[in-house]
Amino acid sequence: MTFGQLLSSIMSMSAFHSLPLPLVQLSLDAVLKCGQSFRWSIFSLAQPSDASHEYRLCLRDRVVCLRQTPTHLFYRSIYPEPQPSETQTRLRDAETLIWLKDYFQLDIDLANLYQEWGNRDKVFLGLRERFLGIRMLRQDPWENLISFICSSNNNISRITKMVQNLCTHYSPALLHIPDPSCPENCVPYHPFPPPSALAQPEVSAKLRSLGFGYRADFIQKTAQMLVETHGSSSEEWLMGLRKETTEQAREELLKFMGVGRKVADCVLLMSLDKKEVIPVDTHVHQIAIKHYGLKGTLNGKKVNMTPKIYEEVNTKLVGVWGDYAGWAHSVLFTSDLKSFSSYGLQTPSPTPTPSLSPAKASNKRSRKEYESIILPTPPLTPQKEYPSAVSDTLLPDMSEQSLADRVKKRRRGVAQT
DNA sequence: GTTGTACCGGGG
DNA sequence: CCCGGTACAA
Repeated sequence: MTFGQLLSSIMSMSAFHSLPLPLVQLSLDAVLKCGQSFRWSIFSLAQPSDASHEYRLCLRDRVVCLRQTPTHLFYRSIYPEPQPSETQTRLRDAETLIWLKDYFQLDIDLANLYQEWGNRDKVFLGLRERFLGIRMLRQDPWENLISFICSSNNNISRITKMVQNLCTHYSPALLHIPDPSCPENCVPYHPFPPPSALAQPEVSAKLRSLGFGYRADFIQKTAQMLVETHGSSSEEWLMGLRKETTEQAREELLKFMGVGRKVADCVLLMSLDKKEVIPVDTHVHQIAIKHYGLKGTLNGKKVNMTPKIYEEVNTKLVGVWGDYAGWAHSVLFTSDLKSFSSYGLQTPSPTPTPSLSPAKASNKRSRKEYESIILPTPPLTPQKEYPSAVSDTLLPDMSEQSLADRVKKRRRGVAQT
């Protein structure tokens, strides 16, 4: 590369802070693309640097940019005009760090969990070295809820497009930033829209025209329901479900239109701290059948997912993995994704006895995703240490509100007793 | 409480 | 014809 390219590479990295973090603790490439969050944009870095990609997410008042090397996580924030003062910037960068540690739940030692799951489960044991660093994100409940209402009967790539459409059409751009792999064009960054923006009745028709299908009505109705019952503190109210028990929180989520057991469980696991919850979709069901001895057929016919089967799968897998079962499920789920299929959960059933083959066919010389070019002169040497306190709330911090009156909107569960 | 079916749109 | 489901009516 030319000196100019090297220089620009260095300059572009100069705004990054760093955090020591081994890949066994976090793999951005896996975690940000495995269908937990649908809003991170990814850029290939044209200039060779020791990170191959940059990920970006618009978060309220800033855009967070991430890069990763085998030993460090690099992060920086970009703020809209007017640029904050130097001291103000320092303060807000500190907020970003707190957010990062919260979002990636870095106080949880993933290596420990992998060890535990490997001890409990031979299937996991054969998989873990090829799928390092897959952890549960701690997402915003509102965004998570709407994203997973979109997920019904759907695939990751379309869900991603739909979520992006929600942002571009219902939330003004916070700022524009050049594409790192093509600095000529600027990319707009939109925060996720608030409930009030999606609650208007006309939203549903527009979403239909944007290709949301029947999910258009679910989204508008859910937003409306939320705003009608909790007004401007809707997001805080959802956040408050973190303090409820799994059963209480699930009961609340199931009231929303378009939210069934599976979607509710996704939200419980991914944004409401219910680490033991396993959302059972058809994928997970198949995994349970292939690898954990659940019955896949009845009288020669494929069994359909019913509440009963759902519970069976759930009970079985929680029994196998323990109290972080939801986290473990995410590793298995990711390994089974088509996009990771070249080295994922094989189904080599030629196993004589199910569940008794000590992962041996797993030497498929897996090329690492995060395999990267090593730059002769590292653009940036990891710097200073960082504060260790991890806040349990998000950026501007949302105060807890009680709101004893839970207006029972009624729906499921009304007709009986 | 269970079971069956329509549903919007994209992809194989 | 399949799909990372849910609402609604038997």
